Amino acid sequence: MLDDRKLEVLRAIVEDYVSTQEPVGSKALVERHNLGVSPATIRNDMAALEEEGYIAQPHTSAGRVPTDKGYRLFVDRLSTVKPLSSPERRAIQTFLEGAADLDDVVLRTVKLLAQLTRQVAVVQYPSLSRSSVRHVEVVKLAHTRLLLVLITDTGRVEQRVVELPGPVSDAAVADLRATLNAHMNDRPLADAGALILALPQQADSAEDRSVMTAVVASMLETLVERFEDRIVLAGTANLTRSAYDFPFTLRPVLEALEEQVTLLKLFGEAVDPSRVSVRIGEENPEGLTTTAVVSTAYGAQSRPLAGLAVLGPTRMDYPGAIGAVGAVARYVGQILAEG
Amino acid sequence: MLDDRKLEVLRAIVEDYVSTQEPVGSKALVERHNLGVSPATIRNDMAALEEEGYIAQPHTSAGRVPTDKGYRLFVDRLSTVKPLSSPERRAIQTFLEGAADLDDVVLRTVKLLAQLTRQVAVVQYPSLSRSSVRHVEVVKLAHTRLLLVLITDTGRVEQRVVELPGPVSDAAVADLRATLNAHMNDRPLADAGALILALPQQADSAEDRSVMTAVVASMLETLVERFEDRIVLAGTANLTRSAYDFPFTLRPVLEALEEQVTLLKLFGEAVDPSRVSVRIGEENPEGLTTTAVVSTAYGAQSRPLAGLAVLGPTRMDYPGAIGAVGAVARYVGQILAEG
DNA sequence: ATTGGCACTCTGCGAACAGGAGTGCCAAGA
DNA sequence: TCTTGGCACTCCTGTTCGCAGAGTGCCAAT
Repeated sequence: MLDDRKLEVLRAIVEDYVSTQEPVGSKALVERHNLGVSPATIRNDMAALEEEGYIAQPHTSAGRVPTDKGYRLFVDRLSTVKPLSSPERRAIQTFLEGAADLDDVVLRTVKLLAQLTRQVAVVQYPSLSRSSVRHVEVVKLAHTRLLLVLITDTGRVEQRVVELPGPVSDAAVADLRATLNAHMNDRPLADAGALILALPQQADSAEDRSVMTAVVASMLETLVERFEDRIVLAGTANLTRSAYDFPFTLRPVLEALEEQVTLLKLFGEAVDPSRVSVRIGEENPEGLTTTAVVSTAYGAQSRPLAGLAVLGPTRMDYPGAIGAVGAVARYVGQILAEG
Repeated sequence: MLDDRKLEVLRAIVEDYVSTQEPVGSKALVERHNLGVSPATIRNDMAALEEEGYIAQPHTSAGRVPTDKGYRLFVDRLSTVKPLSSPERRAIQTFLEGAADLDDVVLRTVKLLAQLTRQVAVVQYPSLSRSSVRHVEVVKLAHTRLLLVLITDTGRVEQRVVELPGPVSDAAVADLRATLNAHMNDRPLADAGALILALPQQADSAEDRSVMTAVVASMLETLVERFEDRIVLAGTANLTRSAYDFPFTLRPVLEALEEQVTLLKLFGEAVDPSRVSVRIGEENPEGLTTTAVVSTAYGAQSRPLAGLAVLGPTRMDYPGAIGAVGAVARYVGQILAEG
């Protein structure tokens, strides 16, 4: 049904449309790509492609525009990832290496992505539940108030003030701190709650201990849950570049970008750092159905840390975006592994 | 030059234009407000107002539109703050009181403001330098690595890992912790660096001590500096509502909203919680010259903590925005004072 | 299967035009 | 001196028309 030339035509249409942002006709197509056939032939091919739902015309006698299905085929079978230029690579590396700490790494990453792709970039903080514990600190602030500080192997530091139901002794706190560190080092944080509750209770201060461990366990869990979804955005101004059909399409996108819940869905499938996932149009959650999302995970292959994505109109430079997302994810993973 | 009726006319023009978003003419004006005179009279007044630069016509024989100068006069002399309805007040209070911690308070505040005013809301975290120290914790993570945790009276908790040039003893760390807490409690954080450096050196572990205090002091300072400017946004989607002249005006605004530096300027003058500042059009920093910013500080009168603002088109409901900004600032100040 | 030719359709643009809104000015009245 | 009705004028807005251009679909020829 779809011979090689038809696929070639589809590819040409996608490429031209992405670069010109205007419906592309048969004549322009043969001029810009040397397809070796006449416009009439191309027209036949285009009719077939339209029949199959890969392209559409905005109105009779305009050129053709790719459909979501067309982009999908293009991404899956007709395009090759566009590798970054080596100056670009160098720039990325030096830029990211200049980061002072985790906040800075994430901030630089998201700005970098937005600039490279000229789209909206979204980066998720390294997930707490997929990190493991490097150090736990328990500090007694007042008789019934503890400060809990958690440091992960990815460099995240989170803290929380804990109110206890009753007063505890200094000794009990010191004891708890020692036990926690002894048992939790290098354990994944996702298991933290269960792990703590299973800690052996000591006879001498059983009362204090049981209360404290219960409270601490629950706080750890809410901590992980609350900060699981930290997300940073950059490049929203780029949305105005594909602006000719705004503001009707812009509004829901801006709304979606403010909803943590929606943003988190962007990373839903992207759990494999070696694969870049592309979601196009209707494949996206509500509010983002006119956009395309190119996402992946970063971190070690065996232990992905979080997601990272680029969001733009479906009329997007997919090979470029996929290349940029992949490269940036690799570099960030590397930096975090070192730091 | 400007008698009472002319001022009244200006006020009517501003109000009508804000609600209809269309240039307002003399006839419509006498119909909607009972001014007790004929359209012709109003026309004379309008001519005078235009002469003085308070209003302008987009083109001959369209209605009039307020200029920046007109809005300025309106805000300064012609409007009274629109107090929130008592259900609104109750809603604000219960909503903010439900907040779990500082992050939550700030997040809820910004969303609330955006929703109340239907504009973009901007809230700054309580400034570290204007807060004072409630507790400092120093934890030894490794031989040459300390964790520094800072808790302020506004509930902010910040931390930082410090690399030391050489190893220190447990005793020296404990000693440092005790001294810091003894000397810094309730002192403003802005003075922290200087204060630490001025701490008396003890003879027994002079070596350790001098190194550590120097490092800790510098870390504290960078900590304060780095987090001074934490800012949260909400309601960017509201920008699309004033969309008829987009995307040309939208672009620079979105760009400005991503620049911390620009955002911080919004709070430049707003250091007095009892006053709400309004900046209109050209009075704003670059990129925001087509917008109006209504801002104030929150916190106690004697000790403002940070800024809070609403940003929208100059064609904005100023009385409503001023009322909302003032009320929200009051409630947030209250909540933080309690917590 | 490919191609050139051709008629057809639709958009985009500019001109021409009518309707309407709003103004400025003026002369008369309070 | 202030207010008012009347009136001519300007300019926007929407509509219609015609035309050029782009692009298509179909068909007959290769």
